[in-house]
Amino acid sequence: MKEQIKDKRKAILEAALKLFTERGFHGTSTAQISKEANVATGTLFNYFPTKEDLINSLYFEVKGNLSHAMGKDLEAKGTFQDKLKRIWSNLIKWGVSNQNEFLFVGQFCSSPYITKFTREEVMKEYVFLHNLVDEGIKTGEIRDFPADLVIAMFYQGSRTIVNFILDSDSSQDQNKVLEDGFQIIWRGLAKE
Amino acid sequence: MKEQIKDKRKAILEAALKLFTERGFHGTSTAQISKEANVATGTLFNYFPTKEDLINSLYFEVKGNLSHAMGKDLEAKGTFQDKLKRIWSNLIKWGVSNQNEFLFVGQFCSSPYITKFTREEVMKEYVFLHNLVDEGIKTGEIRDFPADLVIAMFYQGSRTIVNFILDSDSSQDQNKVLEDGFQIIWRGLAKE
DNA sequence: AACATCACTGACTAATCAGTCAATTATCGA
DNA sequence: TCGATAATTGACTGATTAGTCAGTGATGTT
Repeated sequence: MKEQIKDKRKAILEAALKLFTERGFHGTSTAQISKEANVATGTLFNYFPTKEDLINSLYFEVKGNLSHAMGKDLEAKGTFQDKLKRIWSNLIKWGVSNQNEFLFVGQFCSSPYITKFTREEVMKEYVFLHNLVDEGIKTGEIRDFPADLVIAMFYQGSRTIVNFILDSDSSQDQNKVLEDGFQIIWRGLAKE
Repeated sequence: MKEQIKDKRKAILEAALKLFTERGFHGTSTAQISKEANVATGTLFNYFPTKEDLINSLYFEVKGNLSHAMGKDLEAKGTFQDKLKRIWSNLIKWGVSNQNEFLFVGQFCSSPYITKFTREEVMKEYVFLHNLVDEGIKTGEIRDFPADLVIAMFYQGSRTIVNFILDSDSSQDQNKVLEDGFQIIWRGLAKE
């Protein structure tokens, strides 16, 4: 028979993602993950020497997806506001259509797993956002706040919008909420 | 000997709060909590029939503290902006000086423990904020956004500021950050 | 002092945990 | 086709888990 590509590792990560968002890190046993992934318990430990290792691997993987999605379609042309809006939109659309990943990041970041160091380290991965904000402050398009503060408000603002959408009845217009949210953040940050 | 007031229940809740923020919910065993509280394991289960019960009790207790702190010094006089600023300031100062409670709420809210229903239920507890925002929208002082969205952005914005302060070197001026944050949110929400 | 009440104790249990490893199976070059 | 290597398996282990319960000791009332 034609073998499906052997990707037990991926299956394990996917199972873990699903169960972690449903039951938390410690609430999910390695046995449950293995079962969900249709894999023996031993196989899990071939790929990830410890459970903690699995959690961290998953986190870095998901963060990679997130920061990749964030920078999509960020061509050079367009006003500063356009570019910021593009990132805003990218973040929110990624969160809405990758619900488990989105929730997992939130869970991980407010859990004791993550140290201040790790959090800062990962923030540095958001190159697009960092560069753009620095530029915006330099050119005076963003008012004179600490860059870190601007980034935090922007990033957490987009998370708030995703959560808002996920909690809403699906009847709500997601695009309207995305726009409203950006209006709030943009007017809050922009000069004028 | 003069007996200290017997308050094993309180001791248990305090121990749980400390350990939960250090090690997470599932990462903390009932045995560890009992030990930290200088209490027998059986005693814990006298007060809280299950571990989950303990977690929920702690959550409601802490939430009570938070919403009480939020409404402090909210006398009738003062402009609309003053009142909103008062709440903003109350939230942030509570978070900064009650770090464990603050982190616990964050952890709980992004954990699978909390259901959408519970989250909405608890949001309704924020009477002050709800009333004020409704009023501000009615009088036109806040632009025409859905009230829930305004509340979410405001509340999460204040959390972002607390996290920012907690992660900063203590050299940073906390009041400056609190002010900057309010500027961002206020300009984002206010008409004109 | 005698009794009743009840918060409290901690040894105990059945279940479950992360992680191991000897045995089995799949893969692939020659 | 054969042998070597690597991937996979699941029964197993010692440690730990949430929760139990028979018993102890402190308290208050008469």
